[in-house]
Amino acid sequence: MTTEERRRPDARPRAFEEVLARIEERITADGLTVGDRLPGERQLAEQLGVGRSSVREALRVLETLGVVASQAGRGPDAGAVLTSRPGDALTDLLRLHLGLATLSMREVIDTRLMIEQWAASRAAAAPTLSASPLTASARTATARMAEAIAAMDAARDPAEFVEHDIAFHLALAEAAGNRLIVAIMRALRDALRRYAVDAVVRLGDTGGLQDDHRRIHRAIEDGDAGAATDAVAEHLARAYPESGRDS
Amino acid sequence: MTTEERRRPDARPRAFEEVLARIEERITADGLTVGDRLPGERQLAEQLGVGRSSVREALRVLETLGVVASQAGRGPDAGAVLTSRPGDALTDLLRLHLGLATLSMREVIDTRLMIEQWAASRAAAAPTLSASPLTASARTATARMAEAIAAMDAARDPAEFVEHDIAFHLALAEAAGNRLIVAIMRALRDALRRYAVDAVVRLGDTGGLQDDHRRIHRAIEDGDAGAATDAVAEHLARAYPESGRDS
DNA sequence: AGACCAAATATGGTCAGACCATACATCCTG
DNA sequence: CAGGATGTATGGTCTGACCATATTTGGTCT
Repeated sequence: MTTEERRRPDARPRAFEEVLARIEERITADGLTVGDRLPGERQLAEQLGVGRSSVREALRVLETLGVVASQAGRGPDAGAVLTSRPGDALTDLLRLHLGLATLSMREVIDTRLMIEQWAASRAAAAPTLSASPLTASARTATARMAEAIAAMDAARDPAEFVEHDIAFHLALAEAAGNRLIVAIMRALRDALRRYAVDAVVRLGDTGGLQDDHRRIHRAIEDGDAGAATDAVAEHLARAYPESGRDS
Repeated sequence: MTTEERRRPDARPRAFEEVLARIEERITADGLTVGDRLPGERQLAEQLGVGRSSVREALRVLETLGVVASQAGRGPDAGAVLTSRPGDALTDLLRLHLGLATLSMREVIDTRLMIEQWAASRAAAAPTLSASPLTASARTATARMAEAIAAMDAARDPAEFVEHDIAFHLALAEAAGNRLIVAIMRALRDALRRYAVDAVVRLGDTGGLQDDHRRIHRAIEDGDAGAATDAVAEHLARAYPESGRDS
């Protein structure tokens, strides 16, 4: 009973929720997309018959979810513009829930292992020459992986190394051609940034990690999904030795 | 250049962002956790030297991220209480970005395939007898899988079948013992609900799906990770034939 | 003493209006 | 025609008021 629903499932919806629903309705109905503008706050308030503060709360929610960005002033770029930043929302989500101890670092790391292996396999298997709309970005993604490896070689301290390491693994996710995975990956790496620096410091030598990175990159360029998966598995076992499949 | 940063990276932070930072600070510093209460809106506004509307916008953000829930009235359960509903936030995130065409159904389905396979393997490999804090819930999770199978047998229409199918696969994710995965899984299935109903209607016969469900359940109870992974792969290939590894 | 009902109160929800900050639009001037 | 001064639309913020809700408090009747 103490773990009862704390929400009001039948309660009258709040004004800002109504606004939210109406805006979402308008997005799908009118086929609005990234770059399109929403009416001004005052205008929306009048149209929907609510106060401006309710409109603002709804817009704040949409901003939190990475769907709109607001800009003051005047002109075509001012006002609430539809955007697409799902990664920012996920990053905030993870950071707050980690702070609340709702999620453990272990769970985040395990999730990263899952995504990373999948992405490597998928990137290797991706048809590099097909007419897929993601092909172009997939090709530059592998190039970015190589650049990140070079930057890691030149890194002078663990923090810098990790920065480029994140870029490498993000490019790997992008190479798999799934934006949802990329967004999740970005959030995970942001949450794990400090943790990763500690891991690099603990390891001391980054040579093994770099060997892994090169193996992963080569396997993907060769289109060898099996080799890519194996390389990633070994890489992550090296970076997070305690987080293996059998605890 | 048109894809320039639309944010103001150096701009003076808005009042509600300051409030957000302070609340987050307090959560981590004071070690607040789920169930603890935040000060009232008026009190917070006075403490932080901002207007109540700014406090409210910050609380709206936290509510969106599934970190607080507000309740009017008086007494111990009133006010802004720390909660943990990361799944709701993810569900909203997916729904809105699917509506914006930022994410495609294909990307969501592929992500589901990844999670499902991982969860099945993990659930089977989970040490059912260890002292892990997740063991208890893992055991009830497999029981809930069996219940969901029975409920699907009794379902009279595709929508009802899918409802219990979602419960089955959610229990599967829970059996893997990772709350982040569960939250993601819940959001994915919510987003795919309509799509899944269509798939069931298209299939006509749910016998094959149920055979798969039983195989998955048995493999997990037997602790056979390989069999669990294979069963899930075949199950998903049956449900989403067009979303295989090689497009 | 107990039960029950009414008033007080604390809390979120909402609105209206005012004012500030920002940044483009417009117009006036040289 | 160039350039600055002014206008204006937009988000950002505060204040104060009032409403809705739910508990707490206290009084009253039995």
